[in-house]
Amino acid sequence: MSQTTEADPPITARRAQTRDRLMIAARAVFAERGIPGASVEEICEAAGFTRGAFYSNFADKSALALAMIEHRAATQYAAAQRAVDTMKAAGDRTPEQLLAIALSAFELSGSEEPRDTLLADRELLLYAARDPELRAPYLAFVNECMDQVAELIVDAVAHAGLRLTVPIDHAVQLLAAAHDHLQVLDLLEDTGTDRTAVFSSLVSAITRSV
Amino acid sequence: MSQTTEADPPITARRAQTRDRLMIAARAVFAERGIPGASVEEICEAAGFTRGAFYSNFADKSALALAMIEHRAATQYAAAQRAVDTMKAAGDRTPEQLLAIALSAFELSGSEEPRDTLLADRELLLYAARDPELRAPYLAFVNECMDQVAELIVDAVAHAGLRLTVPIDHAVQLLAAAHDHLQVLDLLEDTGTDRTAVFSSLVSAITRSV
DNA sequence: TGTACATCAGTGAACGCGCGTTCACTGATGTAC
DNA sequence: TGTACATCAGTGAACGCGCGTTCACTGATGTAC
Repeated sequence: MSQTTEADPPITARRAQTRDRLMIAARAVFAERGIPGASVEEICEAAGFTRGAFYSNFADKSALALAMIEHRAATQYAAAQRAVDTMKAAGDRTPEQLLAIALSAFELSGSEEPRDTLLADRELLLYAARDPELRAPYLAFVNECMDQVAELIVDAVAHAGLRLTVPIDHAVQLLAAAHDHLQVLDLLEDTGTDRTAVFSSLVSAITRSV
Repeated sequence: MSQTTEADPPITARRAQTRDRLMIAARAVFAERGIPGASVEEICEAAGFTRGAFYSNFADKSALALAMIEHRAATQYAAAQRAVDTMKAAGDRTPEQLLAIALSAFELSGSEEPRDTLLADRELLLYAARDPELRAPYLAFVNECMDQVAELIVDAVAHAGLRLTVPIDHAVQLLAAAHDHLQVLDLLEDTGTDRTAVFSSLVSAITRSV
C-alpha cells in the first residue's frame, strides 16, 4: 500500500525528529498563509532548518501534507482516549455538557494554538479534496474520527441514561457537522450565536430519556 | 462604509463586465489551486485578459476576493427566491425532501461547475477567516444566508404541516451545518454515507407533526 | 577507552523560472460641433 | 451625418524578487578494532 517505487532511506530517530519539527512548523505556516501560499522557505525558517533539510526529508510540499495527514490519523487514538477520560472524570453533567466536553477534548488534541490547528486542518481538508492522491488518506482519517466519535456517543448516552432517536451513524454525522460548523463561526469571530445552546438543541433533539 | 480613501474610477458598464469575467475565471482558478496558490497571471489567462487589465480593475488578489464575497452577498437574494419557488413547485413531498430540494437550489446558485463553486466558497471562507479586513464582509454574507434559510425553513415547515422542536435560529444553524458537512463528504468523494438519510434524520429530530 | 574511518544529515550557495507590479503605449469608445 | 479630438480600457514589455530545486560540501554520529 504505502510502498513507494524508490527505496526511501530508513527513518532514523534523528530524521524522525527533523520531520516532526518540520511538520509542527508547517502547521503554523499553513494556518497563516494557506497551504498553497506556504513556501518551503518559510516552513524551514520557522522550524530552524535550511531548505536542503526539507528536501532531504520530503519530496515536496505535497509529501509533507500527506505525512501530516498520516500523522494525525496515527495519533487520533490517543485523542479519543483522552476524550473518554475527560468525559468520565467530569462528574455529573447534562448530556449536552458531556458531549460538548468530550468533543472539545477530542478535536483540539494538541497543546498548540487551537486556532492554528483548526485553520491548518481545514487547509489540509481542502488540499486533500483537490489532490486525488491525498483524498483516500484524508478520508481514512475522517472515518477514523467518526468511528471514535461513535464510541464516544455510545458512552456518553449510556452514562447519561439516554437513548438515541436516530441511528448511531446519523448521530455521529450530525454531531460532527454541528461541531465543525460552530468551529467555523469561531474562526469568523461571529459573536451572535450561542454555540452551547445550538449544540444542546441538537443533543436534545436526537436523544430521549430512557 | 464601502468608501475608499482614494477616489476609485467610476464603474462603467464595460469595466463591470471585465470585473465579472475576472471573478468568474477566478472562481475556477481558486477551486483548482486554492486562493493563495492562484496567480493573477492564471486568472487573467482564464478570463482572456492580460495582467494589466487586472490591475486596472483590482488593487490586488485580496481586493478581488473581497469583490467576490460582496458579489455573492448581493446576489444571494435571488438564490433564496429561486429556492422558495423550487420548493413550492415541487408538489407534495416529505418535509425532508422539501428542505433538501430547497437547500440544494439555494446553495448551488449559479449554473457553473458546482464542485468549483463549492471549493471556491470554502477557499473564500478560509481566506476571509485569515484576513481581518475580509472577516466582516464574509460574516455578513453568511448571516444573510442564514436569514434566508430561516425563511425557507418557516415556509417548508408550514407547507408540510409541522412545527419545530428547537428554536428557529438553532434549526437554521443545524440544517446549515448538516448541509455543509454533507457537501464536504461529497468533496472527498466519500461513498459510505447516505446523505439523504442523514439529512432526513435531522429534519425528523427537530420537527414534530402538528 | 581511544583512534581511524564510513556514513549520514543538514548546510548554504547557485541556478533559473514564474509571477507581482509598473508603465508607456495603442486601439476603442464617447463627445462636441 | 461626418470629422476631430479627448478620454478610457486594456496591452504587453520590462524589472526584479522570492522561491523551488539541486548539489558539492562539512560537521556530527556511529562503528570496527
